[in-house]
Amino acid sequence: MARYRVGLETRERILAATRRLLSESGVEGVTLKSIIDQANVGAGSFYNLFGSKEEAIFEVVHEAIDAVDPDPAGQGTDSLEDLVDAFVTFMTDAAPIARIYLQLSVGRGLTDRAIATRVLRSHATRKERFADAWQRYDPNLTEDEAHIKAETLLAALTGLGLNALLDPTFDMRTHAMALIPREVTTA
Amino acid sequence: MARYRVGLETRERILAATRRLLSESGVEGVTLKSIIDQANVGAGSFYNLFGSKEEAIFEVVHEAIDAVDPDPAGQGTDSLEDLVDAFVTFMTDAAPIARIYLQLSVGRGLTDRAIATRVLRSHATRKERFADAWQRYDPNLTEDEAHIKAETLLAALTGLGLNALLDPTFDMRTHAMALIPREVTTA
DNA sequence: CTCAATATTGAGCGTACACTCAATATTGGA
DNA sequence: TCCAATATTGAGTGTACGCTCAATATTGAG
Repeated sequence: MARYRVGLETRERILAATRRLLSESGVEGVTLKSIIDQANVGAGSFYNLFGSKEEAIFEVVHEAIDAVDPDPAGQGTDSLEDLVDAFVTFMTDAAPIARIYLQLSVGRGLTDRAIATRVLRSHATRKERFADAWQRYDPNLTEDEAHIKAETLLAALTGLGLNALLDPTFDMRTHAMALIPREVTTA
Repeated sequence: MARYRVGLETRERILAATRRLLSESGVEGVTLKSIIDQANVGAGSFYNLFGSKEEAIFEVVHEAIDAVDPDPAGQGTDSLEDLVDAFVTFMTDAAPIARIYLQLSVGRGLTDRAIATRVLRSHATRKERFADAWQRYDPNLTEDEAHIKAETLLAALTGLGLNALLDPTFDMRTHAMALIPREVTTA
């Protein structure tokens, strides 16, 4: 829709405003008025660039779901520690996006199948990554064992992340690192 | 407010309707109309019994937060397995309430300090219970170690519970039980 | 510089929402 | 049985919402 430079800039201002509001007020708390006020834009301008309020929210929301993936560039070489570290960093440093991700996957995912499916898909990818890392960590593990361990580790990380977002004084990194076994059972 | 039998019954019908709608549509998806339609009650009747829509929702919501506490009767005698088992049962058997609890603690807790505080308080109580059980399980643990282990276990359970609600085919019990160490290090 | 394409504005529209109230019916203690 | 207290109804109110549109301004390729 946007072809001129000013249009693209306005689009970015709107998305930035939406991002900020989503993390502060939650998906249902964001109104069109709050977005266009925050972005300093008229209602008509908004609808020149987006088809609906939902469209802008979905754009930010999908960006949040994708952002959880720790180090998308790394391909099968990350250690367990790297992956856990990336997850913790995402939760603590990218708190606004992490908030959106959790609100979404839980708040909406539980009542909206489309969102649930999308969340589960990105979750499955992440699980594979963790399972691979776990097998590299301990080659004795069967594939099944590695998957169960990966699933459990990810669940724990999600739970700890939730804690961290609810309670800013919570030391997520220490707890998260305690999840990784200290000695490797070498064959 | 309600003094006569019919009034008390209507109150119960309204709360039942609210409970069901909350688990299906989420906190923000519940409208006054949906409640009074589901409860078969006029709007005026609703306001004769509740001060506001929020009041009815809060009543159900607090009931949900309290319900997570596994076996509130047991006092310092439950084993780790008992506690984990109770948590899993809550998540799988009481799915509607569990849905409300998670939606709330995450969806709302992240943007509403009052809810966050309440959730964290009930979480702290639960953590104590798990830490005690862990020290009974392995007397070698220091109090600090037990607390960290309790926190991590609870986080993992929460994460697994989320999985279970998002994906009905997920076998939560197996994953949850795998979190409990199989051998006790006796002194 | 010209001008068609794009961008911006804000008053206003329809709708759905939470909530009120005056009229009427029901309850249950005395 | 009587009747004050309580319960029920639903049309109606004000408000906030997402969104439209006609008028006007700005952009940038040729």
